[in-house]
Amino acid sequence: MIIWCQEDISFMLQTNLFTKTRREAPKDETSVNAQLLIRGGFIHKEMAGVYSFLPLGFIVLNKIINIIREEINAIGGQEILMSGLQDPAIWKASGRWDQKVVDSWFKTTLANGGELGLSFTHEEPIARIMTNHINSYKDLPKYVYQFQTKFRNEKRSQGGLLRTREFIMKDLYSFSATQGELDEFYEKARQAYVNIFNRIGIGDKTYYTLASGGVFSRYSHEFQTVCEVGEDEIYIKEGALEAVNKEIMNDSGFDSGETLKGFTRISEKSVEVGNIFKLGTKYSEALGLKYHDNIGKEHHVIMGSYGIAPSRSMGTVVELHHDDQGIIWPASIAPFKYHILCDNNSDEAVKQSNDLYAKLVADGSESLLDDRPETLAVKIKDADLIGCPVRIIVSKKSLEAGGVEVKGRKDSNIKVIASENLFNLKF
RNA sequence: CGGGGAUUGGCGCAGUUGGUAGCGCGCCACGUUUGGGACGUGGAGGCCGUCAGUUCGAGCCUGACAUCCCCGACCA
Repeated sequence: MIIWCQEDISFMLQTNLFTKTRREAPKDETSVNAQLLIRGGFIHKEMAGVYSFLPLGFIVLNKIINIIREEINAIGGQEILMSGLQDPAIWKASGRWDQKVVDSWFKTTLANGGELGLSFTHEEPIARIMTNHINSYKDLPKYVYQFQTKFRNEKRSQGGLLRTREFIMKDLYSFSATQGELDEFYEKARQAYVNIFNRIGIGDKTYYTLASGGVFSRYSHEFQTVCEVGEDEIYIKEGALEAVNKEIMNDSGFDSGETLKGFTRISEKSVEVGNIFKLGTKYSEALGLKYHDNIGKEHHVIMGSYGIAPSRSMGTVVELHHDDQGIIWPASIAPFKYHILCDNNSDEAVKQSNDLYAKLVADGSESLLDDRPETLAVKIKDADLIGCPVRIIVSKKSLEAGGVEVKGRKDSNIKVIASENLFNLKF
């Protein structure tokens, strides 16, 4: 199992990058995110609902992961890595091993014939782990999370990275002594999620959404990003990033008259990018996770669970941030900040672009130098497709005009500046 | 899981009434080009998803299976 920590990659020569862009997307991809990510060389499709991450894609994925990591650490999360192979015994204890209860398990067998599960989610494993480490109210609260591959046997995968059979999930679990403690952390987690979605560039379209709690609880909250290709439908509150999921509108116990006050009757398609649950004591009861209070009385630990799929979030970002030329990465998660395009027909441009690249590298500015022996036209097309925030062209023409040509990916205006002034520009 | 569509070089596609496969992109070589995916010439690359039939002969006909896509259902 991979540990999701990548050394920061801050610079690269494009001649060293093994991936190639392509003009046309494979015909079996219809979603914008998969088409652009494959054309740009970010991901490779292995089979339906299964993607590998190539260098550019892995850099972006890790940037998203690192943003999540920072925000979860900031609210007290401790990172761990649980196993991908799972023991059926604990799932039988909670009642979730049965195919009739959870029908999207990938299960396999041991050489001796015993059964195993492939990591589906981790409430049961973490609850069991914590039985060895939580005994007293003094041990609470605790917050534990991981980035891990999840396998789900979806009947139909679709939407590129939006619904896959194998994906990377950040799952956070909280362990509290009291409901009040859980409520307090739930609110902190909510704020952390808001920060995360703001930082990766989808915050303004992401709604805190009341949703079904499934088997966990009556209700939960989802973070739903409004997006055409979304599978969910939500009703939005005017002037606020709050919504109600359509799935609970028909819930017989749902008081639509009261709770829906202020929510529009018009639904929007949306992608679920995060979900937070108050689990209560369901899993601590099943796995025997208990603590003693200050008078020695035994109680079940109160749990919460909080998920974000970085890979799905990456797909959602592309759905929201692209034009007909390619991806427009938010600066926070772009593979590189500067994409320097060198005009190989001019020896002076080659020299100057190498100098500029060296300066940016020394400065710690993330830079990709397109040093391939291609025409500028090709490089410009590829730069638009790959979508780094700032494009810098060093050519005979730009040098004659007094320096290098600078253009923001999402801007239409182009400036020519002396390359030493680049550091003064804000993007 | 129901319904529909598809499967032919790395990618996108064509392939007539059955006669042993072609185009564009990409790739290699040379030359000319050089600011929004250039052009010419010459090359390399394919058991036509799999298996089984029909036939003298199957990319093409028949059957089964697999995979992929879409619509729907489902999505702790």
